[in-house]
Amino acid sequence: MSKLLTISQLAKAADIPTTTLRYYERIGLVEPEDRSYGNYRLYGDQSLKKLKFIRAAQAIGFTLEDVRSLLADGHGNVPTCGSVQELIEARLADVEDRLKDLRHVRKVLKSALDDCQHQKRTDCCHVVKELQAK
Amino acid sequence: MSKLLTISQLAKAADIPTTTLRYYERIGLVEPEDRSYGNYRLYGDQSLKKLKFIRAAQAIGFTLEDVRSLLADGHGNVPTCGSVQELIEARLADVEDRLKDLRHVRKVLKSALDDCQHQKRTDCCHVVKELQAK
DNA sequence: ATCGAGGTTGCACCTAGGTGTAAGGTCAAG
DNA sequence: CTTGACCTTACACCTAGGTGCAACCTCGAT
Repeated sequence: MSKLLTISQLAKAADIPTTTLRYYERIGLVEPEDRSYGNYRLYGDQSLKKLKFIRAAQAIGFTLEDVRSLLADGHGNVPTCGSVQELIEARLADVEDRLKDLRHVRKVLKSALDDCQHQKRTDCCHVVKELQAK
Repeated sequence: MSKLLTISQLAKAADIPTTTLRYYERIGLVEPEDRSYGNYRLYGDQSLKKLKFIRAAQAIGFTLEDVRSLLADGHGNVPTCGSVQELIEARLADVEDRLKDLRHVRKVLKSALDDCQHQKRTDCCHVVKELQAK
């Protein structure tokens, strides 16, 4: 059995501010294992794992609400593959949409930049006038 | 000279809620031309153009703050091409970064989905266990 | 004259994911 | 036993781009 961590030890290990850890507790996402006699939060090892999981999931675009669905419910029940699959598919669809939008935006910006580069830097900007004419 | 529009006429023409128009006034982005004797906002034609410009700029990823820089300052001074070019380049760099991130995210999600599809829908999800092990 | 639609103001509230602050309690070292 | 680092709580505040509400005013039609 591994020893329990105080909030700052956990914060350091997970590279997440203590304020954020308290926030995660507030929203019911990561609860301390126990409290010390002085009422300090004491976290177990699985809290660290959970935090790393959270950061990994956030990095690929899941919200904290998604993370909540992805995590075991505290009774050892891990979500089924079916439910997770739906979540992944939804997120993947979001990503595809966003990619499509961004490619369009890139095209528009590039052509605006191209226009812009045919003028003197001190000119009244033609690109702006174009946009305003729409 | 064209006639002035009330807030709801402008809202309808630009397809933007009146509440949003008042918000734009509050942040100093779109001011009414004048007020009626009953203190109603009266907007000119260029307000409509401005709103269309705002929507177009938002659609390609500019913030309202960016829009503020892109708009003439009210004394007829349109920003120079140099300053606009900088803004476009910055936004383009953001877009490229975001595209790179999203392509990575898509890769990770696709491989997770692939893993997931090799399990029964009712299984305890392997993908989640993998993420938790990180 | 009155009615309803639409206008005015100020102020609070919303999401998401936190950050900042004040007032106080705890712990270990010297 | 005091000092200073660390912890506790509750509550307010932040961004960005708005939305909602209450209380009151104005306008045009009947």
